[in-house]
Amino acid sequence: MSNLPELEPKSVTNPPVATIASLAAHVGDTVTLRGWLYNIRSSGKLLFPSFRDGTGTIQGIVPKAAVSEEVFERVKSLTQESSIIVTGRVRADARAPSGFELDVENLEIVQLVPESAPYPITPKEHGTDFLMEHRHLWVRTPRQSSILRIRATIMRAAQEYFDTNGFVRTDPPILTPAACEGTSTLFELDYFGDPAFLTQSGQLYMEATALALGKVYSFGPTFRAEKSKTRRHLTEFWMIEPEVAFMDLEGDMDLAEAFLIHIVSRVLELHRADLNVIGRDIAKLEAVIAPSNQSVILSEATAGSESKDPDASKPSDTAQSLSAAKVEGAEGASAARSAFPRLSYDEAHAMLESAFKDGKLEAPHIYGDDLGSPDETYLSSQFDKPVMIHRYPAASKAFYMQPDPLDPTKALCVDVLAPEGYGEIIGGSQRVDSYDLLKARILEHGLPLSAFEWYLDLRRYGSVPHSGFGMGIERAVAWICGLDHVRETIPFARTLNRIYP
RNA sequence: UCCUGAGUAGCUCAAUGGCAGAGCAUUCGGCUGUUAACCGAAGGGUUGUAGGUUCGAGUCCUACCUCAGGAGCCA
Repeated sequence: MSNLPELEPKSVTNPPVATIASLAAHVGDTVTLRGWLYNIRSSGKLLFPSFRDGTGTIQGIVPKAAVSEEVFERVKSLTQESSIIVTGRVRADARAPSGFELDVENLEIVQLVPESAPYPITPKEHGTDFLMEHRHLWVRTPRQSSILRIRATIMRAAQEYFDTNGFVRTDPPILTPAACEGTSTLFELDYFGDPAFLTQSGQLYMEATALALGKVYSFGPTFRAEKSKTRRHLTEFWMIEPEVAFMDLEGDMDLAEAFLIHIVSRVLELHRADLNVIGRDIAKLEAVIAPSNQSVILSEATAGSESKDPDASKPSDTAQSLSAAKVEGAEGASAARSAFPRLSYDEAHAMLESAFKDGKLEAPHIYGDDLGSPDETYLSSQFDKPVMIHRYPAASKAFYMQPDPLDPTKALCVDVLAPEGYGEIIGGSQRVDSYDLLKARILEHGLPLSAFEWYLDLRRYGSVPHSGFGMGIERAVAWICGLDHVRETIPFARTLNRIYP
């Protein structure tokens, strides 16, 4: 803005003496904070301005008798979200919301929000449409800031897990010549006269780099143009996708489990305060990483269905021969093993059948169909850890998934459903490694062979069994933070009806 | 794409077919421990848009627009 006041040079060049998050270590000290006015209350000759600086909030106190008339009037004139530089002494005080209070000695206004056009987001309630329209300001509120801090840790922990376990990050292109899976609706754009698309998954490219480097992962934005309008969908979202050569489906599941445990552990380690700000039930997250003998199976149906089809969860012959690779792929898994429940599709179907009979589901699950959202919600609500559903009917799954050698009508795939009804956060599979089968699958799905010649090359030259998965960051953040909508998990959500701001 | 619901003050919401209302925000006044402070006063409206029914429409009818969350699909 053009009406910014001149700053004292020292204010610009001196770093803040303290951040609000670090004030516990500065009790008794006089410090300088740089930030914004969050809210102000007054009681006659006493002012209670609350400041925020991005790391937290603290209540200041300004008795009229304690400061100059000029400073008192300046603080009194402050409007919500005016930017300030404030100096004062830190004092522990049980009456303050955070337990600490700042005895204000001096305050400089950097920019005063005009009274004629006050800050639109008040400390009172607002509707989601209004808040999304003001997302650029909404991110300033303590709750939204806490969510974004946790998101950053989840992203860092996810990369950290792969970086410290021998994976090489190889990011696939975002502009692609054709649909990766041939199923989703993609955003189309003009590429110098030719059609091109924004990527919906880097997986096919990750298979190429996995066969070059062994263990790889990618991390970046993906795009889906489907007209999905639910609390679980964004049109632009971030996905992290590992891919490992010589790893089978069982190894893939071990990897996903160790990966999730690492992420949840990091959040619990670093973000107790933020989780409290957003009101998350921390015990639910602790249950996820608790040792398996403390895992609670909430449903009788599970115990019953596990004995029905013992073969379904047995590793295939291929898997057994690859057991060394499986351990290699999921290093660290055994150290932090919490044993997420694993159900075959058949076992899950049995659970859904009995749930429907007991009136816990409105619609019956039809054997052979993919799981619907209500089905997933029911299944995940039966466990206090993420649940893995594996070996779905091949007909309902993508063309590149390896058939189960014990039952070729099933695909060697896995969906990980987050607890508390948060739905699918991970989808993975062992990939078809036979040239002939892959070619047949591409043709069966009506996909243009020419676009997949490079992908078929991966089976012509040194094909090996390999597996991987993709985790949607925003769904993981929504689950870990206990949010009811993914739009709060990303700084600027892109949804079916919103591309502003 | 389908189903359901909602659009009234800057914000959150009221208003049997019969005078357009409240709280918060803003402005003014009061208060030396406030906790989304409180108390008093003031300003603030083309009821999403276009038609229709009616003596009279925020309210009923039709179409459209915008948004929401559910299905499908997915992470």
